[in-house]
Amino acid sequence: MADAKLKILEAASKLFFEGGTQALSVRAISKQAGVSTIGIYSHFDGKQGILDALYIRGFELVAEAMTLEEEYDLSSETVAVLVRRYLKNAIENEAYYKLIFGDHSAEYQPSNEAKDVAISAFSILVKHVTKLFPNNTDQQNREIAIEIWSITHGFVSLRHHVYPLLGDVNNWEDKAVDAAQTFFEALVAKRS
Amino acid sequence: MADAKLKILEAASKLFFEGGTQALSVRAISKQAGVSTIGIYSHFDGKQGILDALYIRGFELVAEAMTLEEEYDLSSETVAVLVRRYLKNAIENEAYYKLIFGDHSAEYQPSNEAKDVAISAFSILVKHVTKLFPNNTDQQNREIAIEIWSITHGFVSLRHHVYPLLGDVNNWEDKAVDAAQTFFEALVAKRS
DNA sequence: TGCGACGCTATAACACTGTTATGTTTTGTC
DNA sequence: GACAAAACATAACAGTGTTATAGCGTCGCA
Repeated sequence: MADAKLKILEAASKLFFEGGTQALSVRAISKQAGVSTIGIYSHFDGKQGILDALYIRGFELVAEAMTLEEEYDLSSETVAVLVRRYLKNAIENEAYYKLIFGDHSAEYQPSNEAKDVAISAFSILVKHVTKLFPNNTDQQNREIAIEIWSITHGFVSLRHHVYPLLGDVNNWEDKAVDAAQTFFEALVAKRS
Repeated sequence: MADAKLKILEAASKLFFEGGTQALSVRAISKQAGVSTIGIYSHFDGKQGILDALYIRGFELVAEAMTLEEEYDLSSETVAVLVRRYLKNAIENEAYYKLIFGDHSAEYQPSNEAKDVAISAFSILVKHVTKLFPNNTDQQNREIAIEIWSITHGFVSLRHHVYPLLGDVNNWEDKAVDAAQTFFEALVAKRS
């Protein structure tokens, strides 16, 4: 990678991690990188390209969180592990998470490359579900994966957007894990 | 309400409904309203106030969707009715929904008045749960309400941010309702 | 080796944004 | 009617992402 391109990406990542999208003006990025703004256009297709690189990284982080290295059977306990890792990523990498699930349509649309990375991350989740339901169609297991994702992401999103309004809710992580496990067990029972 | 204030609010609502937050520049609003931009500052505390009024309206719409006029027992069927109404509101009033759950922290923070409206909307949901679990503490029922909200909102949020990446998923509404009912029934069983 | 094309770069300019400043007009109260 | 406050039109400001312009360096080809 060209030196300037790397500098720009590192500068953008640093600013983004610390201050979210609002910290990402092209002037701030170029200043932090020690280059002029034009590099953002020649190397990254403008701010759109910067956001795309970060969006891709956000989904890569999700994929990493969802990847289990050890052999496993999908059980309620495994679901707990996966959900905890998902939640941990969502909190530690909040800016990335908010980029994926925020409303940036005015300034950013994911590229095809970004869409591929998102699909790849999702397929990790589907693979987990398929281990438990090997006789399901791919579509059926995708739907189950979406359901688990929905409840987990719902907890994260409410934490971002609703908890600040309602006041402190204790043991958020344990509650989210418990809810996801309850739901998972109900899904399993329903298909047995 | 002053004539200009009403004109501005109507103009903003129209632009917002049609084009989301990106359609809401102060110049576009004032042009649509037939006044100059200064009215947005004198009547609404700037764009912040416009967004606040719309955010409040967004939660009012949620509250309306969650309000049941008839006497009811909270059952799985009632959950289905509530979830369908929630989903319908989320789709028909997408801009409002995205304002509540989008990442606008750079340009908008909810006022205390807005927070009160949000809390009031949430309490409607808590009241439904309390009908089923009258012996729970308020905190316990709030947590159950959060859980139902999480899975429902999760489906909406994934529809907004993930479905465009994954391709068409059929019968989204029925799947969301089914998932919410499954989860609700599991919650009920767990507390019986 | 020289020339032209290409890519990268610094800088300025552009059109837009929300907000503030300035001066004028309107409204309300005494 | 006088005065103060509020509302208002307009211009200016500081910031945004992007494009335009000019210049430099490198590479490939004749």
